[in-house]
Amino acid sequence: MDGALRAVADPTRRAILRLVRDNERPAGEIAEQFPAMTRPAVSQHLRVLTDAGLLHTRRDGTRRYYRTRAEGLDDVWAFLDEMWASRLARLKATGDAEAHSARTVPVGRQRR
Amino acid sequence: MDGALRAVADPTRRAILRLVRDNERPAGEIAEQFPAMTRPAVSQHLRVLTDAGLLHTRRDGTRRYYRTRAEGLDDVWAFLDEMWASRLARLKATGDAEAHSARTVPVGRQRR
DNA sequence: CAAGTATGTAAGCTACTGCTAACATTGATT
DNA sequence: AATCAATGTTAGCAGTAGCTTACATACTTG
Repeated sequence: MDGALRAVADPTRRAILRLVRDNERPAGEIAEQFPAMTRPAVSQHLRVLTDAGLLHTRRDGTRRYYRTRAEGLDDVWAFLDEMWASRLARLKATGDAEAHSARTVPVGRQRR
Repeated sequence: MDGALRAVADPTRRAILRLVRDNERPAGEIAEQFPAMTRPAVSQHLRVLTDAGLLHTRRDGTRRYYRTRAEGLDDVWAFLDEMWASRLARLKATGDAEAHSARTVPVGRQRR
């Protein structure tokens, strides 16, 4: 999970994930979206994201198509759920009906 | 959000969050849980977490009690939701019934 | 008020991260 | 085969993060 969280902590990489979250794109096209930095820089970000399991790659000739791998965020979900669950538990224990911000979500769904 | 994500990207800080997620603890007691590093190091982590809005502090005499502020993770939730929603949309569009890993969660719940 | 206890802060070092510039690789095209 | 096009990789540098040691702050208690 550490890999995924560290990868996602960078704003450029989050932008990349959003960019290819539902449509795959070749590396060059992705790099074009970041005129502020060079292509190799973007390529390195792509590597970090791939290593973290957050990107799927498909090669077609000389092109490399990237697409977001949402399952790569499973551990991050788990961490958040853990935090949230305990908050819920605390609220429940206190009897505090702070329902306006309560997530109406079953706590232990199976993922993975 | 950047602050929260970067804060949470560190394993020590995640451990701290877990440690005080449902019970507040004084700084010293928190530091004791990390024999591998010095007390000031932990104190600095506490500061990062506080600045990111992930910890709540209560002062009582010479003690400083910390407790996790789950709302501080709202932006992280939002980011994950965004990623997940698009994945859901894609699955729906493809008609792919990859239900084993589908989150059975309403997509647009209100938070904040 | 003096001494003690709990904690934060500053300086300085090391290690890592993200960037650029130059080079390497691999597939396509003529 | 030679060249081109798309991409990855390496070396090196500047900036930042996390750690330790030493010091500062602030409340408490004798």
